[in-house]
Amino acid sequence: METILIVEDDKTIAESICFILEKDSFNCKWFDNGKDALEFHKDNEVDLILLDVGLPDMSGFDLLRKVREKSNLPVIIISARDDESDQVLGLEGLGANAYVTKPLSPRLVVAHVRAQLRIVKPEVKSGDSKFSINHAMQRVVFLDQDLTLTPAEYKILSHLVKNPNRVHSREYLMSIIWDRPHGSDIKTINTHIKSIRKRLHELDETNEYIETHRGIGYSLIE
Amino acid sequence: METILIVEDDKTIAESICFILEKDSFNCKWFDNGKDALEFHKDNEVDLILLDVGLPDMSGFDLLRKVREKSNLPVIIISARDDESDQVLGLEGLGANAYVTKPLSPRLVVAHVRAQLRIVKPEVKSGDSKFSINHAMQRVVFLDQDLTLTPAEYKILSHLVKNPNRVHSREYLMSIIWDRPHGSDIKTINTHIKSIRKRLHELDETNEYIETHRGIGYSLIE
DNA sequence: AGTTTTGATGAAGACTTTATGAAGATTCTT
DNA sequence: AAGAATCTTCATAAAGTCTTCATCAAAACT
Repeated sequence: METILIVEDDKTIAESICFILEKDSFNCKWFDNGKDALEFHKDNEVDLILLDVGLPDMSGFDLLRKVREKSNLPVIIISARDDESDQVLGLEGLGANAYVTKPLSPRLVVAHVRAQLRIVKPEVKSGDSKFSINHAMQRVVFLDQDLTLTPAEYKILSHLVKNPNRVHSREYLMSIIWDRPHGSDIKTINTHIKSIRKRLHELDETNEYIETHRGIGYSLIE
Repeated sequence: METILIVEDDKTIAESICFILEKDSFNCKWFDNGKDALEFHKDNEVDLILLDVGLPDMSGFDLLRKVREKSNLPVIIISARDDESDQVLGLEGLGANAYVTKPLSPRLVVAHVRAQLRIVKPEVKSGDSKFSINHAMQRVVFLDQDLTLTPAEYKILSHLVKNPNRVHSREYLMSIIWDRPHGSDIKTINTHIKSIRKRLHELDETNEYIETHRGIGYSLIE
């Protein structure tokens, strides 16, 4: 599931965007200032940022600048003013990918988000993967066999299968397990990975499908 | 030079966009209908399409559909109407990448064009670099092979790859490795460079990619 | 040439992160 | 409420990484 970071000081707007994005099966995270959002972005996997440039303390622009220093993560600007120079500054100077003006149309926002994610993450057709997901049955299929997984294991593994060949931080994998914030030890994920690996090994001893990325997290190799 | 295809029935608008894009050193081609534009697109290399959805014969939508059948060429929609359903249809249904509404601000159009080209053609710098970065896997790719790097090595090398042909001081490279101040010996960096060089040598013995700048630091030669 | 400075190298050990197995806590089921 | 399954924590082992150090080689300076 894609994680969208929303940086918006108006709670009502943020909530309405969250609501519609989550209905569209995106994972949302809301911050009312750039600093906290940046903090979150540093430690978590984020797929797209929706950024209101009209934050009281200008921290939105700082956020965009910082993000652009190391990645080309798609950033959609939310702008209250129709002033052209603002738009051009955001887009051109700082490398935003698109922008929408207030009043926002939720559907249009979702459309923009989809459009951007389609560009950056072109569909990876997993033709020959040894994994597939039986979503209706809440099962992961490995080598044509259903895996017996606990709920947490299913959540983790199905996410890895949906997003293979890419590192997922422990923090992010934790956030997948819980709906709400939960003060658990981050190392819990190690134990879940351990049991997933054990189950995979029962069906295929030869390979190591889940790779450890020291200091970061794990990835599934196709 | 990038070639931009403009599909717009209003000659004045088309010319003003052309004018400003060409001033920005883009190569422009204007057609007043989708059919001719498609014809041109088939036989020529086009980098981006600026498309007015308000063409009299609806051929713009056809064009977008045809283009999307085989490529994810960035397409920016120009829309006269502020009608949301149109926008969403264009963006969502047919996979447009962005859209702008009339009356057009030429500078905004250019900004959008630049933003799109930056996304779809990310850092194809000179195309012949032997290095690239697989950010999703936190890996540096060298000669089409993934390098196995430790966290510190990844941080250093990826930074060098992102900023090649330029000297980086040891102090700076150190600051990249640590989040917090750390009272380590500056010579630690020598050892990290040593192991990076070793890994590069395993794949290519002939060349020296990392150059030492006595008294200062290191640089990566492309 | 000889001296001094700076970098390269290999290896040792300190340190950090992850794996593992088992026990305790929690949740779910019956 | 008891029992089973699951999740989390903990202690320890194992693996991997970073830093330091001693020594050698190269470059710069006198």
